[in-house]
Amino acid sequence: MSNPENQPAANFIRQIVAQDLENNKHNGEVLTRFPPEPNGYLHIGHAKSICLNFGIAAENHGACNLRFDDTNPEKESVEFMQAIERDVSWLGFEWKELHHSSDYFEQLYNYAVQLIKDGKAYVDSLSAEQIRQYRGTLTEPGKESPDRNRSIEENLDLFARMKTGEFPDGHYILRAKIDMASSNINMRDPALYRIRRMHHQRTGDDWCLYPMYDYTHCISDAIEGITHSLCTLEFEDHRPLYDWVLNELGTPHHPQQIEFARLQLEYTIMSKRKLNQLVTENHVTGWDDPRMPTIAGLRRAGYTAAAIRDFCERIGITKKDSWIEMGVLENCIREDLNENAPRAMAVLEPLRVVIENYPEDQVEQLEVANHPQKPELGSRKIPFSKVVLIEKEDFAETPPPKFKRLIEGGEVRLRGAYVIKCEQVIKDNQGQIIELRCTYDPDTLGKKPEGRKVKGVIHWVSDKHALSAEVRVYDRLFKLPNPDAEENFLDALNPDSLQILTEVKVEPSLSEAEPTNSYQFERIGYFCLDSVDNKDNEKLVFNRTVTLRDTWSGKR
RNA sequence: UGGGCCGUCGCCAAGUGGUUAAGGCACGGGGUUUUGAUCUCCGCAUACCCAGGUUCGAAUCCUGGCGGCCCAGCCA
Repeated sequence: MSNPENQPAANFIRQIVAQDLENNKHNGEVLTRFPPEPNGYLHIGHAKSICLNFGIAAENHGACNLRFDDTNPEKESVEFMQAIERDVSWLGFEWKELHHSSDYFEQLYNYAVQLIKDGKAYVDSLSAEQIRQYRGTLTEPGKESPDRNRSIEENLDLFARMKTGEFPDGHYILRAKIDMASSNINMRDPALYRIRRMHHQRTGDDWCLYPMYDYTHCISDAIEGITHSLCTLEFEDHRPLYDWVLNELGTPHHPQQIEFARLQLEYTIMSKRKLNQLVTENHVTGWDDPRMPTIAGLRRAGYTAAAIRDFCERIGITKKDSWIEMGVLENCIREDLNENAPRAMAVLEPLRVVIENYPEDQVEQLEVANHPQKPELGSRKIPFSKVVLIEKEDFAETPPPKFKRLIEGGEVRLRGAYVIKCEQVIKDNQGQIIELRCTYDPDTLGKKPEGRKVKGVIHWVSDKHALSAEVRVYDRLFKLPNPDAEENFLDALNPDSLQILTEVKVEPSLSEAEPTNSYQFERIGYFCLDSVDNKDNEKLVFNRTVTLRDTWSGKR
């Protein structure tokens, strides 16, 4: 996209990696991983992490693994795993190895046994409620559990029986023995294993004992030989625990966890729980609804992988909480599509124009370039005839200042065709404008009119040749920049986030459009043929990806 | 309030003791244009949260404030 020849911008993680490489810290290797929990679809925030992890690896001749962090089967599913693989691939990245935390359940268990033998973990019979009370508060130290000094033999025995399913859910947990007085609450004997009788999408009913994230993640990283474990800021306080587990276990690899700020985008939300709620409560049509900030939603809206990658590069990587304006994302797709999308003409809200001095049955096939700056994209023929359709808003009875479209008695250029003049306005009984009677200047095809200047250029389609289409005009899903700040984020939903236009007429060449193809509808914006609702090819359905930049409407 | 992290233009973001404090987005203005698009040119932080200090020299180092985010799941 922008400045492809430029060096990628410096950021603190690239610097750390470069330094490690210089010091030969991990034998000069870089192995990262992208570790989503398969409990939802990937969103633009994940794209930031994906681009970072795969990008850092690629820049340093390294590799990146995809790992499903599937330690809590309650919210996870195979559908989500498949969607995640599809989205990462679509973004243009190839993982070196595909893993699941669940692949390591056996090893994880054995490591836990080792921890117990070393006197570093114990089986606790305190209830969840009691554990909370014993944990202390932000300002007060916690109390040690009565079970904390259970003998190693007894811990071993109990832990083995936890595994074989001898105890009910929640009866015991395995805890790390660290420091109940630590100022870091994560170090106050954190839970390592809980008993939960849940069917796991991969291991079935093999286990009733599931490891916690903090225990699983560091070991999984170590097993895979990850060099740099990149995660978001909220895990900063977990790093001491990450390091504690690996140090106690003495694993052959000890990855370095580095935290960066997660993406916050205005006018949307990034919480998987809330995104899931939008889907299940039908506020949107699905995870791939074009208004969703998911990769699948953006893709269906017409965003390209290149534009999303460009966005991730532009926003940078820091440890600072920041809010990115929607305009940054929109600008990325505009830049891509301006460069690559062929142009076409579509009239969203048609107004009939009869050209009185044009021969009744004449049809001209006008040659029009597919891209004004790129002749290599070729051209197409557009039929012109006596009755054409223009955009309602391109005619004004009482024009605002600086209006340069069609007015009564005025002239305007029909893009790629002739200059026409409005002679008469026809209205119905209600006073609604239903038709314009115009004349055309036959001497203005491909040349400027003589003796006068015509400033305006408007798009059009030939009435009898045009194809009918449906256009879905999407707007931001939320009307507030930070829906999460609301008591109920649903209150911030934008009631006008989808407008369905059914009277749309498009030029006939669009009959060849394929699902996902993007076009610039001249003077309006970028649109793509919907990938879901065009299966049968019965009706053309276009999604608006983004408008064109518009310096006019802002001044009106 | 304990701990961790963060504070450079409206929004991002480079900068790591000596630079006129990069760049992008946004914004304002000129030019080109058969898209009010694109493209192009110009403008846009004497200033780096504040206050002291160290230094010939500080956004960068020190001290003290102020402001923001995260942590008390048997979620990740």
